[in-house]
Amino acid sequence: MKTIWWIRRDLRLGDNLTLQAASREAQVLPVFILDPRLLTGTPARRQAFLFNGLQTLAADLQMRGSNLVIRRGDPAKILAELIADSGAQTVFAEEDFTPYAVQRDKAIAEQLPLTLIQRQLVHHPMAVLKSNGQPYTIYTPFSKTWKSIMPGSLHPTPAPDTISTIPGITSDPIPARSTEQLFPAGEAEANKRLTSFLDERIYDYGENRNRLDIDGTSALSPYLHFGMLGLRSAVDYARQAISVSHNEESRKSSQTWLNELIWREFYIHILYHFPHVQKNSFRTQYDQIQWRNDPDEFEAWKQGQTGYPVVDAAMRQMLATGWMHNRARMIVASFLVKDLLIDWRWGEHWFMQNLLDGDVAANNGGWQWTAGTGTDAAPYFRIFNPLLQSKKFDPQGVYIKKWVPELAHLDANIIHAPWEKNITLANYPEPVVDHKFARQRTLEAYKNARS
DNA sequence: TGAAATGTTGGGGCG
DNA sequence: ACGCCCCAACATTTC
Repeated sequence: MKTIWWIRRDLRLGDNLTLQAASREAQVLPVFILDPRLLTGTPARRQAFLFNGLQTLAADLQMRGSNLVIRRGDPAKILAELIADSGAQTVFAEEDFTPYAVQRDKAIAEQLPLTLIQRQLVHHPMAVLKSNGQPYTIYTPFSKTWKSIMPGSLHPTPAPDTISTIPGITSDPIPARSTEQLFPAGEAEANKRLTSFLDERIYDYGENRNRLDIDGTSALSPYLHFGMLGLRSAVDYARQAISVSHNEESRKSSQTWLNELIWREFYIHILYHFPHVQKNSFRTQYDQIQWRNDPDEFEAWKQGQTGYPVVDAAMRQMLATGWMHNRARMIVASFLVKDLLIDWRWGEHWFMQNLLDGDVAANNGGWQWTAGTGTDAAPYFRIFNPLLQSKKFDPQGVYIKKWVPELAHLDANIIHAPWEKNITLANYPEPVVDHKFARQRTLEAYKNARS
């Protein structure tokens, strides 16, 4: 018996039922296909993270007597070739739920013996439905049902000791790319970070996760996106943390982290059930908003030159590291959409071009949430005040000073809004817009769209 | 997982 | 002692 393990977004050996299924009583050929249709939309930085992840996966496989085969091209064509060359009878793959993946796999399954295994999520999108058979569109009832049907244990399995491989299949080289300083790729690194987070920080997550000046989040998103860490493992550990918590606060913190993982799954389900959100507002009336879309203001936002210190700090953090704190994502997204009145899709695209974790579902869900165009109760009038957010979540200006060095010499009572104290700086811009004015303008634009 | 506008209450300064 | 004003603190409504 010979099988192919088609790796897509499960770059790991542990907690991998697809690999287990493929290698059960079989010689298995691990394959990753560089699909030009996906790669052209993937910026160099995220490609590098992926390639480095493939490099470590190849090494992990080699240690177990196996080897990774890389091929570039159309998946259907390459799989057909590999089946012919190797004599494999079946292709196993972890099911993926983006519109592109669903369509691709459906077409391939019509021609080739493809078996999809649902282990990316805790629940398949078709398994969490309302009593009328329709998908949930509001997070809280979704999460209630999601939790109530969660199995007692998710049984994450360790990586197999050995993997028997089909010999003699040639591989393209893995494209070499420089390594991210702050986010080294790979399963071992992901597990190391998870362990460190579970050791202590998870128990203060509820309070610290919103703080821009504290490493309170897990920062696991790039690893979760590529499956270097399985979401199911993360959920299982979250549940363990909840059960071993000794006080109410640490229990609530662990639950909050679990809820964040459920948000991730929620948005994957939403995109699966409502693929139109990829191009349009979930709430169609908001497709009528008259965006200003000023190109100069968009450029200032992208480069972290808006004159709002907390916004600029966040945008520069992303440029410098390929990652942005989640609270900061909400602040800059609100600023782009509600203060500059620029189409949320522009921001969504810039995030996809710059984030290592750039994930169609989570990113789209987050942007539509902020824009108030999305699924959950995110009313159009929920407009962040960047100064209040800044003072609340970075009280001493530590985050600002780190990413906007021009302001590093300013006191905490000045740094959030230097212009209010009539401080002008030679190398830092004046605010691109007045928040109070912009707020009114946006309320008006949204009101017009609804009428 | 919002913030501004508006309303209410109560303490303190002061005539 | 009392009424008036101011305003902070908190609550509610509105966008």
